[in-house]
Amino acid sequence: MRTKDEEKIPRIYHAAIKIINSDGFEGCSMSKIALEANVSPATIYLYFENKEDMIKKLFIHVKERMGHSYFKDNMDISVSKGTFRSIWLNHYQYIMENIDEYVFIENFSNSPQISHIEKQYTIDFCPVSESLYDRSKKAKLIQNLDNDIIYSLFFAPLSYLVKKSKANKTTVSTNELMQIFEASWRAISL
Amino acid sequence: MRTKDEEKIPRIYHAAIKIINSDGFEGCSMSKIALEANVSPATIYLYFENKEDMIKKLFIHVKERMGHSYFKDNMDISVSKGTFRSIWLNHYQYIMENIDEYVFIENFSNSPQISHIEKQYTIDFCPVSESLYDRSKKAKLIQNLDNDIIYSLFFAPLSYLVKKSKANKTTVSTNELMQIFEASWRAISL
Amino acid sequence: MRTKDEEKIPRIYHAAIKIINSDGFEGCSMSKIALEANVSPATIYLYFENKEDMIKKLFIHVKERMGHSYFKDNMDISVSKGTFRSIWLNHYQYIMENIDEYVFIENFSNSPQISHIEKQYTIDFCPVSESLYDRSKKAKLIQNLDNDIIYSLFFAPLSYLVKKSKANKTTVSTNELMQIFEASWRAISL
Amino acid sequence: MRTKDEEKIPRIYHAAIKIINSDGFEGCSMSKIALEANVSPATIYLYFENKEDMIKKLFIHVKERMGHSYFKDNMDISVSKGTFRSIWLNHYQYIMENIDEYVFIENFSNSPQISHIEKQYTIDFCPVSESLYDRSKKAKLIQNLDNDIIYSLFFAPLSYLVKKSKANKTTVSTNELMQIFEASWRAISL
DNA sequence: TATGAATGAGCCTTCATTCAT
DNA sequence: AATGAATGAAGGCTCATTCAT
Repeated sequence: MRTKDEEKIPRIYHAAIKIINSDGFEGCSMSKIALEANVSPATIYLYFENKEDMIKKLFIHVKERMGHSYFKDNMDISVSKGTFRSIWLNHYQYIMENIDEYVFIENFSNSPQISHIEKQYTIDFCPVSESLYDRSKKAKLIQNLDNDIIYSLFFAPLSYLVKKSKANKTTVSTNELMQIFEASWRAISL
Repeated sequence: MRTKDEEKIPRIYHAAIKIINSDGFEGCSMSKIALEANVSPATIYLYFENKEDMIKKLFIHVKERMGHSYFKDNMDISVSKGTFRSIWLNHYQYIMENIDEYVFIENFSNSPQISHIEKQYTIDFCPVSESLYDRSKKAKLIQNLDNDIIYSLFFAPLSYLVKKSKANKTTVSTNELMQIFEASWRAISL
Repeated sequence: MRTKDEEKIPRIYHAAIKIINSDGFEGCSMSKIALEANVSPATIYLYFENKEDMIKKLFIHVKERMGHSYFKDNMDISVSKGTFRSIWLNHYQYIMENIDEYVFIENFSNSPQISHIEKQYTIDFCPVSESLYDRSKKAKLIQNLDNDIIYSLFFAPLSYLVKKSKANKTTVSTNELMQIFEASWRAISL
Repeated sequence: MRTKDEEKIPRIYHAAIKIINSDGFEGCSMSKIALEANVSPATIYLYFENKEDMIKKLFIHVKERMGHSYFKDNMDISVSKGTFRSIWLNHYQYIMENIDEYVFIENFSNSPQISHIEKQYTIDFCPVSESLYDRSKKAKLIQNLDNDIIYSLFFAPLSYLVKKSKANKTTVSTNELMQIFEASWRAISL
């Protein structure tokens, strides 16, 4: 018998994101995805229970990828402004390179369907970050604020600006990027 | 007696928002909207070209409402931290009270359909703010940054946190709110 | 606005029976019915909730027609062999002329889907017959047997033979018909 | 060790009947049958050309089983009322014990797919019966009627009543059973 | 031989939109 | 202007069947 081709799942994921971001969530049909992924519509149902299941798993998958994006292997995560700058820039790079995934996550996070996905998959949760925030607060490097607040102050402006520049097809200069970082850092640092 | 025509458009808008936020964008069909608005599906087509046109006009309509939310009538818009605090809190109040509209706008802003809507309707444009930012920069009250950057640093964290708290059905305490404001202010102030 | 065309329902019923009897229950799809009835598939859903609902209502409709077939208007229903012969021949005529309906009813009656249709619609119930049977038993015209048994002895052979002759494309001669009637009558008469 | 091949066909037949009678003809898919029979869907196609072929062969198979049911080994088939009573009761027993098979046969006999199956497989053909009928007519034990008519008068009421009682989940008492037999016998006897 | 993977065709149903009053 | 009836196209999904091992 034919062996199951697990490589199909990434292909399906990739196709789904591509369709969602070009045609919108509305225009994203199973047949379009199948066509783009070069499989039969029926094949998708070998790997996923139904459309909702597929989207949910795609969401979780992409979420995990994003979670890893803040930190690179062997990265120094000492309690210092430099570390914060690194993760901030890593995140910037991730958004730039994966804007489709990123927009998908953001929109999907706000949709009613997401409500019953487990807590640990909500948009920004990341164990390494959490620990870094906690240690930095203890070391008086950053303000003693709730982690969610820290996260929002530090990353939300960046996220907003990248999306906007992508939408307008403009670019963020290195100079501006550093201005934004410094301002974000001012918001959370002590 | 026939109901007056112009009255129908708000009814349709209101119905659309209601359906979108209860059933999601997916579940929002013209007939559902018609039912909710108490008109015939065919009637909607007297006022709008098609569904896309209707959604687009709804978007613009809601956008304008939001644009006005930053400022209240007869409000003092002197160049001062207090003014910034007021518009920040006004915006907070608007999001809280109109979370459905707000989420609709945010999601829709990232959708491909909206891309060709004119600049003046993008999410954050607001003539009064623009002028306030410019005057504040000149007065050395805030950093000399691009207005978009100012806007993102000042409002994006707030927006993020309110959406998150709504999604998790938690609330933001007054204390936290002031912490967020102070941090956001640190980011942009000189 | 366009007025609802109730004449569409008979057309749909007729088409459904035709398809079922030519292509079998399996081959009976909503689109085929729509095509045959000269309406859009969507139109069927204006008159019926879904396929099951349509089939169920068709069943009940046809059942009622058949129930009326035993008796003709102004028919003499005195307690006599002649009356029994008349209803027996009426039923024969009905089956001959409506073999499709009849086969549909029989097959559907044996299907698991039918189980939850109300008792009064089961295959042979007919108030006029019931009363005739009771009076005839009291008058010692026929055997004192349960009405179901009377019904089966009197009609089941006829039904079987007509179906068989239709299937084999043969015909039942008048002579044979009277033989069958006399034999059926022997079974139930006293 | 591979299971022996011929063993698979009965397993498939058995599974098919089981599925048909629990889920209806509609719900009977090849994969369900395969699952129930503990084989792969593809395996069924080693033994049958396609679904229709399989159903047709199943029909013939079950038909033959039923044909044998009228007579038991070493049974006396003298020309007598007793013999008729025995085969009548054998048939009753068969229907009771194999109601699923029986209903399947009856419904399928009326289906368009079956029409071109050879004469010898139609519902009631049975060489032993045929000869019994012929001899009994010659001996003036029963009426000189066509064998099909004899068959219908003698068995159709029984069949009808058993199916009905099964559908209604009621039972036929021994007393009623004998009443039905006597009446059926009256219909055909001289 | 036997299998699980894979598929295109087709099913039921809904939707945005138009028709006819 | 306003409507409910009507519809073709498309959506999600399943199925009988074939493929490749």
